[in-house]
Amino acid sequence: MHQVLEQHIRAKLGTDTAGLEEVISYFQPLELKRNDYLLREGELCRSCYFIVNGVIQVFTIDAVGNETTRDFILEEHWLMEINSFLQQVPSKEFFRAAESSQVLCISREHFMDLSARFPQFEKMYRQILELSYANSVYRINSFVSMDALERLRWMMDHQPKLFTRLSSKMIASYLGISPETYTRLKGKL
Amino acid sequence: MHQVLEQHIRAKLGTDTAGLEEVISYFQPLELKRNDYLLREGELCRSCYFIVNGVIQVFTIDAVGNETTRDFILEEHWLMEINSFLQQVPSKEFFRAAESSQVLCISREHFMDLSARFPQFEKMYRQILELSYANSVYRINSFVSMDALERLRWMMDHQPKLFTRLSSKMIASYLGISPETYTRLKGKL
DNA sequence: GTAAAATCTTGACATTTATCAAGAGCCACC
DNA sequence: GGTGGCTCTTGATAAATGTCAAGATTTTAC
Repeated sequence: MHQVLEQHIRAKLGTDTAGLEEVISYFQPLELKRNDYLLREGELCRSCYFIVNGVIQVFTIDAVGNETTRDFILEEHWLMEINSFLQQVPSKEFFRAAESSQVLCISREHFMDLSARFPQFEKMYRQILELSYANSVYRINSFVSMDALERLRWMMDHQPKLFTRLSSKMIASYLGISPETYTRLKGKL
Repeated sequence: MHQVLEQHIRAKLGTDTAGLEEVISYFQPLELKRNDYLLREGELCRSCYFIVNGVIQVFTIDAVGNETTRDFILEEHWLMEINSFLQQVPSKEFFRAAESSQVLCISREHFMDLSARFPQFEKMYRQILELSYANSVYRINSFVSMDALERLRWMMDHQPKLFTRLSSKMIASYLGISPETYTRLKGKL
């Protein structure tokens, strides 16, 4: 697992990777089965996660029990509940494996320590934030302005991999529609 | 104007503000009248903006001409079209003054240079990203899971200032609903 | 391998929201 | 201080989406 992370970091940072061995040594491997949770609403997000393989569903549950998916995090991507992680306030989100997944996790304490000690690690963190923020902006703009069918087409254009790996129910919850509406939209494509 | 920025940066970074004078010197003041544009769709976002006072509307226009507002940026907040700024690809968003506004702007080149030379400036940039990302996460979660009335209540709880400064039309475009629906929802509060 | 459980689909109907149209109020500009 | 153009509201209607229920299909668990 750690090799995948090393490759990933080298690809992001290029040649200047002093301290990479130490950085990587702080990441603990986790094996998740489908439906295992990494984080639940109300808990503190105490770790930052790197997905080696698998998919993690990031979702909330509202007052009447409906699940809404903010994002699916695929392999070679990073995951945290930013507000809970930074402020150490209770998480509003759940993180759950949508497939059996391998994950590397680093504690908040080690993460902060590495950020302070290795400028390259901080730079990588900044790149993760930039990417996550840019993706969020896309998601807001597409979601707010489009109707359900347009959102489905947007997802097919931008995230086609998800359709082969996730249940219809999960895709519907990502699109913000009921499973029934999703079934009907598929007929209109 | 520059004093406001200086105060803002000191509040964010604390005592370690070596180079602050030089950092601030790269910011150019801009005076905007209502409906002046800072950025239009298709242009490159060549600057990062700090709002000294006023409100900037961040919005997109879809194929049939509907405006959808992603965010309103108030005084003492930062603004950029992250994807266009970082990748130098055409912006998908418009930035337009919703009131007459005072803005400080720094070019991408100076911004990158300061980030590389002053760790504290990079740290502040990272904080801006963290905050922007965290806000986006909230917006996605609230928007995808809530109906229009719930979104209105959410906005009243989290952004009450906006109601006193913006037209109904703009608030409707932030909520992702038509002005008519917004009028009707107000009657249900 | 089979039973139980979950998911997916389809239909009927209810609710939410958009669209179109018209009139009232408000503001900007000359 | 009009006048023309916005914005805001209200009503009527249409379109989109949700909810509930039932049956078909697939997956899971033993």
